[in-house]
Amino acid sequence: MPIVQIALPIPCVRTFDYLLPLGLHPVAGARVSVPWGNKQVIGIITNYRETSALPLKKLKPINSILDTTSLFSLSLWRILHWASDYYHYPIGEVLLQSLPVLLRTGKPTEVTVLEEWFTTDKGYATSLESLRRSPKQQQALALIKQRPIYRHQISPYQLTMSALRILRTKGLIDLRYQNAVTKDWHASFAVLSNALLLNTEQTHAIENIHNHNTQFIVWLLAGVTGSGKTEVYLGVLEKILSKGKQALVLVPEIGLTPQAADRFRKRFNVPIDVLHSKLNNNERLNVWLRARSGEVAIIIGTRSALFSPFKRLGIIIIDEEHDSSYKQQEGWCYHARDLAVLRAKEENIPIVMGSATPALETLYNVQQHKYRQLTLAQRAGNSKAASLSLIDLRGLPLKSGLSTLVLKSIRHYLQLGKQVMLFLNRRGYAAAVKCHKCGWIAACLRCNHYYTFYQNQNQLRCHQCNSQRPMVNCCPQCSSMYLSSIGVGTEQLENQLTHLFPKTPIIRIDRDTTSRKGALEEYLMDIHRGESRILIGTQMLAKGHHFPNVTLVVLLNVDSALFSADFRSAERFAQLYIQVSGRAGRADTQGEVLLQTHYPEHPLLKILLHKGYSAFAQQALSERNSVSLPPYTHHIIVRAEDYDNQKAPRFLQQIRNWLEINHIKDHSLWVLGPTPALQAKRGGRYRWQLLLQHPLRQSLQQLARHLLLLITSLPQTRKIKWTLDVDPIDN
DNA sequence: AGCACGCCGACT
DNA sequence: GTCGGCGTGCTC
Repeated sequence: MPIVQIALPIPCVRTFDYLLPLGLHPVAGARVSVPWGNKQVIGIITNYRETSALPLKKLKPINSILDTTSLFSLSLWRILHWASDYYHYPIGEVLLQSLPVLLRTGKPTEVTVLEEWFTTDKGYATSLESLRRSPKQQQALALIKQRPIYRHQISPYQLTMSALRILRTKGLIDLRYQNAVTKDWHASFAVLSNALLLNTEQTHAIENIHNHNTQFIVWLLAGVTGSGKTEVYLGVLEKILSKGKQALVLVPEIGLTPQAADRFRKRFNVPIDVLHSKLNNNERLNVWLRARSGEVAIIIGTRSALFSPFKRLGIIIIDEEHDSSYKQQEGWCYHARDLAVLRAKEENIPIVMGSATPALETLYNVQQHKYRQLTLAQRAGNSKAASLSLIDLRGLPLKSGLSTLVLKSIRHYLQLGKQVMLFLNRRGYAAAVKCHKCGWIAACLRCNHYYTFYQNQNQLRCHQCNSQRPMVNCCPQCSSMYLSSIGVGTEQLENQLTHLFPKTPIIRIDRDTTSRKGALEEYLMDIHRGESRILIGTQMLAKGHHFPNVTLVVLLNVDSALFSADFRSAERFAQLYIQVSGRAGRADTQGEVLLQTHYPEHPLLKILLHKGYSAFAQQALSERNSVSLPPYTHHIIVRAEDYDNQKAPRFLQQIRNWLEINHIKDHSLWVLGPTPALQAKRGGRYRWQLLLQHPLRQSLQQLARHLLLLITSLPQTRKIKWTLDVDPIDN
């Protein structure tokens, strides 16, 4: 009797054997519906064989096979199996998590009938001006007049069904259904707008990549801010698309995907889909299907877009490759950048990783000759690099965290009609509230985390669990009314600047002011129009935005980044600094960057400022080497959470004891912990971790496999929540 | 992960 | 006497 092995989405590494009823044709990679306990679940066929290790009468027959072909290309199949092994995550979970939710729940993959909205004759005859009172409809009609749009494009274009319905009842647009005949975009491929004039570095980069078009090579495109990396991407894409091959563009989790897509759409007349967290399940499935049929030419998406089933993938581009959002932080802790390299290898295609501030791991791989570096050192146009100065805060009086020197500069640039940008990595009014008399500090009991004070709402908020409560009037410990705040946040900065520059429009961009949908986009538009003159923001403001009129950039609290428990914080600070200083003085004027610090002599700060990022990176790498930190060694973290602050550390201690008994001879193994996690308490759970470090990846992997067996056999495991993080990025 | 089974305390 | 607490073990 034939047996099929099925991977099921349960936290169990094994696969399960089922009987194959006559007349069913198994294909590895197809979905099946199988009985599981007393219900039905969807699984994936991984294998087909004649015998089972279990007695036949213990096996149940599968219910049905949902697909006639595999849902996974050979390369994806191999990558996902590799990832399951490398990240020590169950194969069933990996396979199913890589699929759109609707496929996970059993929806058929038959290409659905496409809903297409198009403009009627009456619609063409109607002027947009006549819809001036209903902007949503106006926007929709304007778009659909240019080209018909499909259902899955509605939300990426920020249209609403209600607007479309009204336009339809007005007879201006209509809906038609099409059987999805795969449209051949290749035949009509055209470049719509001319490339900007390329400099020699850009041309050189494009040619290099182009000359090795059909083989696996990892390119690091190290381009200083403003050097025109996107132009290189476009140049490379043109050659790939003209051969009829598809492209995958990965971007970090920023609300900027539409803007990126626009730039690509303006250049090429090919179908381009975006894939990000705001899409609904139907839209996701549609993009998946269009990738598989070859109907879409380019997919621009975040982390999980990596698993799109391209029919003929020609290239992978990873923008801002150093960005930490490529690493999944929970459950299956994969790194999309690393898996993308693997995918390119399996597909035998080039992969281009772009960044102004490459990750140290990536630079290390260049040193090891695994990756090839292309450098764009020139800034496009004539823009000059910003000038920078450190402001030594020692002994200086501060107004809400601002030194008088900074205030003077702000005034100067405002008078010149420029925009000014201030970075402060802390939202809210004040970092904490304390009692001046007895020293009590307001803290969230759930998280053991200081409350941030919000003056505008007169509230205390916990940034870890998002809980909030009214501000207290007096100290609950000593009843003193003398409460004072510690640490300046963006809200306070805004208040202070409003007070100091009453006639200057100020805009604040952080998670609090941009939580409303579309708010960030509105604010960015506002900044571009030049209406706001002082821009205050957290890192959010730094990510990928270009503001040509910003001439002064101020980093207000540099010190918190220099003295952190995380060995990666200096790298992150350097990346932020380069990113924001690149924003200053884009166009014709030279920009200025000011950094406030109490430690102007800090060696990494000095090398970064005087010699630039790549010197900083070399220095940081050699420091990592001398103290045996990644990328010279490898890390795996076992994380555990409990509710009583006892079980998790005890569980980890047990693992440590086991390691000490069983791996005592391995002197290269370094075990640290159990230690409380960086966020020691979250949502009522105490979080602990155990760090394993080893110079040999192979040995560490072998050890992790043994560890997994131990963990699954320990009885305490059930009482806690645990995860294994391979190559963690936050220690 | 779910979901059963099973063995102990506080209730009508 | 039972209802339900969650500790343990299995799911092909």
